[in-house]
Amino acid sequence: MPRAGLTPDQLVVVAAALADRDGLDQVTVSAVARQVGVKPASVYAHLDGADDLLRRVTQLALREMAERAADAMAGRSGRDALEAWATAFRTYAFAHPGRYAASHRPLGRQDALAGAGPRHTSLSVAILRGYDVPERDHVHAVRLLGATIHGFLDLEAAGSFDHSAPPAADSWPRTIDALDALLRGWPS
Amino acid sequence: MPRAGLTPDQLVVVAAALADRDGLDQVTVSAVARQVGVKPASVYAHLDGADDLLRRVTQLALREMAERAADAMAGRSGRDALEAWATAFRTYAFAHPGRYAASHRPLGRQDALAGAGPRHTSLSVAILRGYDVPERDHVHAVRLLGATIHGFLDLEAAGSFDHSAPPAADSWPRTIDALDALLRGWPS
DNA sequence: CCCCAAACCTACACCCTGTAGGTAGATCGA
DNA sequence: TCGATCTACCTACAGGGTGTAGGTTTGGGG
Repeated sequence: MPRAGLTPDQLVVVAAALADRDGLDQVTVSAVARQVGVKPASVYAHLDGADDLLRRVTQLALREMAERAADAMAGRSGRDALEAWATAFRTYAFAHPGRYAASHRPLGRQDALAGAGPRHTSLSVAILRGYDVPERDHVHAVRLLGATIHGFLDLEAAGSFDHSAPPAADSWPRTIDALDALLRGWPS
Repeated sequence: MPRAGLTPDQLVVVAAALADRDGLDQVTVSAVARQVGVKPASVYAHLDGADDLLRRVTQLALREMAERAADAMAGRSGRDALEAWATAFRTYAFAHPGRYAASHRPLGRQDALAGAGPRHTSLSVAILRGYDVPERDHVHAVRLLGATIHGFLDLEAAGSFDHSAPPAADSWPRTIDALDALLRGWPS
């Protein structure tokens, strides 16, 4: 019997691909084992079970999203930066629905602080540099941006916008417009 | 052996209570059966399995939320209506975290149109009556309101705001302020 | 009073999680 | 080159969830 030569990272990538293809709830130790041609028990030598597997997929997704947002925002400011940031998430959510869903899973304090969380915060703060939002309101503005974009993509993915016209995609630029207008005229 | 006298609705209420107490992922046919003192197989006589159970919990949550939002908004308009509407959801999300989580689950077209979905739409539209948002932008404004509130509550529940000061609760009125300002100066 | 439909049961097959303990392949020192 | 050892992967199993098939009890209507 040849050895598969598994590593935790490789298993996580397989799990992420599985999430995108079949849905996050199909990501199981058994499914990953099947995918790499190994018995489920073997996977436990590399990962601490199903929770660990999903946590790692969450961290992978957060890392990838921070990276793409940062790339998209490079050299932009103001509305351009806002749009690039938001659209990077939307593009990612469409291309990788399972990973995107995984990115919503709660993480423990340790994992959150050690992972890409802080990077996401600083990207959001960077957007505010193009607007006149007072320093003490930065947290609130960052939370508002995150809430609106996350909420939109989550509802869009859940199909909540599918039962009214026009298509959800038409509301996307309007949502960016609204956030831009809001940041320009931030209520003090 | 006495009969439990199960009904689908009763089982769904038990499932909803279980969701609030133990988390949505603990809502299983087996757990509900245990809760009402019956064998799992018996539950299948009243429900079409786990998916049906969860779908019904989703519908229950959506109905309850529409009802509470409507009650809270009665007799209010403008910013008052907006705040009452949003806060009704937040209060519900805190009081019934499992039900609230269930309310995010995607529904099929049939279920969505037959359930409380349309009622939620008309409540959101009612908020816009207090503002000068042109009719053709109503859909976009409704989607924006829904996205922001849903996103905020979802991130708050996931603990995404727990790792920065101040507490998430401090950002809540600021979020309402922002939405109010946005609707007042809606960008055309 | 009896009968029968519904309510609930047992038993089973199947899948996923996770542990215990065994086997085989790679690697390193002599 | 040959063993010793490490470890990657295995089999076997316990436990719990889903869902079906088919049996038994209960209680209300004729």
